[in-house]
Amino acid sequence: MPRAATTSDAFNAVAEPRRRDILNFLALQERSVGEIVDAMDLEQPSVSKHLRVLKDVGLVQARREGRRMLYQTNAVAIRPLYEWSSTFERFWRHQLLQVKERAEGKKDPVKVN
Amino acid sequence: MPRAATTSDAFNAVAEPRRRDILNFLALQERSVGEIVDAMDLEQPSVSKHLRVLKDVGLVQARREGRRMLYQTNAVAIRPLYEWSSTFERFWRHQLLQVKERAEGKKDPVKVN
DNA sequence: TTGACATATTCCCATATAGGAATATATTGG
DNA sequence: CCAATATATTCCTATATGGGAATATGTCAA
Repeated sequence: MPRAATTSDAFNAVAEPRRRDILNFLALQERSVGEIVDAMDLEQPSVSKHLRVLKDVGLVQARREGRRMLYQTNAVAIRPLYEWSSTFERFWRHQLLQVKERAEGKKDPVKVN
Repeated sequence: MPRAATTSDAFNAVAEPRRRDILNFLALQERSVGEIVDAMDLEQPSVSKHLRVLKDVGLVQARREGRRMLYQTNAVAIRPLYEWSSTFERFWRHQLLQVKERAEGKKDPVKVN
């Protein structure tokens, strides 16, 4: 079995860093493909292909305005990622607290090197 | 250029749902490979391979205890995902608010169907 | 209609998968 | 040392990829 398609869900779609860049860019403001091409350092066909993937999983919305297509990030579609990752928040809090306590020598006397 | 390796970063590593399941499972408690195999519905070699990927990107830590290997989620490594996704929080908040307002007919009178 | 502009799709290819099967490595008890 | 247990690795294959190049589609202005 090969890897799941990039279009299978948001997790797979955002694994590609360029697509995350595009989502960042399109969150602030609706943009045309040409503007995305200028902002990122990518060829137009590459941008169109990335947009296709993002659109397939609902991470962007598109609308036509004359000859141009305007894209915009659909932020709600990123929520599953946020939800999943935030379940680990209490664990890393705990972890970082332990590191801090160790650094302050709460339990063990500091081992000076 | 092919897709980036699953071991290239946390984003690529957690794109695979089984690996997310494993991380969930190992966040609560340190577990042996055998215990993971029993909990998930996967063959032992598959589990070992997933653990290899997770270890390569620092998402789990391993230690040996006798013949067994005990794995544990390294929650801090999930933070980049959380950080990135949370930058979109204000956008989806805004988005959901608009939906709510529209439903309540704040601006437009409700179109009754 | 035609030409220019904007975007999307197709074809190409090297590459990394995930799982299955088989096997290798490591550790312990006796 | 050997057998048993636990885990890791290797080999296999079908498949989806991302970028490059070329081309197709769509839309407007005149």
